[in-house]
Amino acid sequence: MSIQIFNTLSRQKEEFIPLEEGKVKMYVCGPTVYNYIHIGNARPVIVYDTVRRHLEYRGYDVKYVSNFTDVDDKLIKAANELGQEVPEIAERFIAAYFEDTKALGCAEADVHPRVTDHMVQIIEFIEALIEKGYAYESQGDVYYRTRKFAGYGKLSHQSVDELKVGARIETGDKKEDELDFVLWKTAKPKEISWDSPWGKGRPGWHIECSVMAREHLGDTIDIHAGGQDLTFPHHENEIAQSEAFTGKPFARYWMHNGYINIDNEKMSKSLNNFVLVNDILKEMDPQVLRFFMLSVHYRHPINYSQQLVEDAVAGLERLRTAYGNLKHRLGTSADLGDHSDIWIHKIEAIKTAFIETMDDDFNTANAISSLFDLSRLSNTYLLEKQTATIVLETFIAVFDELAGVLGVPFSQQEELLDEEVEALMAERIRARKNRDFARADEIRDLFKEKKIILEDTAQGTRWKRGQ
RNA sequence: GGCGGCAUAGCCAAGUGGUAAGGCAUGGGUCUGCAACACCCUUAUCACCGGUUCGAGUCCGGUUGCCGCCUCCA
Repeated sequence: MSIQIFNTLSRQKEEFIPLEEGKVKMYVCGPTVYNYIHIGNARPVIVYDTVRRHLEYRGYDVKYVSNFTDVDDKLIKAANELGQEVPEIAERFIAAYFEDTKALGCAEADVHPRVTDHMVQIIEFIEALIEKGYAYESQGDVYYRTRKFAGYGKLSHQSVDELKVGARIETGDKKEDELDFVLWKTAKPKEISWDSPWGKGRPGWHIECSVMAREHLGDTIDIHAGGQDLTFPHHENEIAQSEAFTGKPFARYWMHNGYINIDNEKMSKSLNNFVLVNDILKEMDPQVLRFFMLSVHYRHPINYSQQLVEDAVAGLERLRTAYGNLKHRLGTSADLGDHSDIWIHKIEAIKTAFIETMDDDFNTANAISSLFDLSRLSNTYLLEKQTATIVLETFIAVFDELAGVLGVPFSQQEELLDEEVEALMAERIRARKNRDFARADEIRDLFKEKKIILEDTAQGTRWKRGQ
């Protein structure tokens, strides 16, 4: 069975066939680095990191590129407000981006291109568009001649004529047509700028992605992804630029993720309800946030609230406990031949279901339920009086494998308790043996204060970190 | 005005023709010295109306409600 991807271009699921067998060229629109990322920014990073993990898990060699917009109006505004230089701010928030996304389990892209490193290519690209008649200079600005590109609107499925009617498009006397969008903006006095054939200025927002995608992945890429709001105009404009330039299809599969709402409202500055990743990670396990995001299909909206996060905590805890209990049992398991095949067969069936649902347009919500199926199965297996090492190891291996695809690993660093705590633990075991339950409970409460949960099982006492 | 999405149990959420996954929460039971973990059981006919079909949450038409894009935006 092949991988299916919902392609915004066709608005349906399509079989994924990469341009080059076994290889995937993937471009994900990255952030404008003028602030810390909020959880809405984090969603695409997590979603497409998971897409990448799954593609790699399925044997593809993925080249993953995600840009930083390190110069634009918002950055200039931020620079003015803070009294700092644009590069200084960009640098700071790029560092913060890496810190936040790493905590969320997102691998770095193979390339993180920055706009300011591609000025030469951007200018060349624009010059070529002018030469081909797709762009024109006007008082230091350069605009794209939108109506000239026949395929305009094919991604967002809008006709240029309809766009013209209701759109709140600024009409400036610099433009030939109100649908035209800017490729190069002339700089205001003292603003950060680069020399160009049209004078000092900086690139428009859309051109950068066309240029950097081509620079690092070639004329045609396999998957281009981003938030739903980028479909129009950003991605539509990228297509217009790139396809006018190369004469080839720009991207074969377009993926767009849904929004995040806060308490059922859109995040917005006016409502002042932005949730910054950097802030919530001070109080929240980053894996919980990732798990929470993946518990909903990527194309659907997610509502974010304290209550829902707490539910996610409970769910993730269930999986972690199952995993931890397997590890604990490993210490007392034996080489039993009996019935092991049956259990292993069941584990494999769950793994297969996981893969199939991920193949089907990256249905992480279903994939997570496979993980719950696996934990129920393992919990049931642990009810056995004697467990086989091979079965436990299979459980653990599959847990690791599947959780790895989702980027929510359960394996913690092997942690040791310090001597004092170990001594108390030993004392409690003796106390229980002597049926001195008062002392045993006292010690258990002591541990609880240290946020260590003790659980007595037929195979001895196990412990885990808890609330 | 144009384009699009959503409406499934108390909450969250899968499910694109064949008698409603999963999680959280609730209640009951088992296990336990007690507890915790866990296990078992328990809770829906899928916004509404009409149609197609042997059969629809799942397709078609309509109604209602909510949301997004068309302007910087993940």
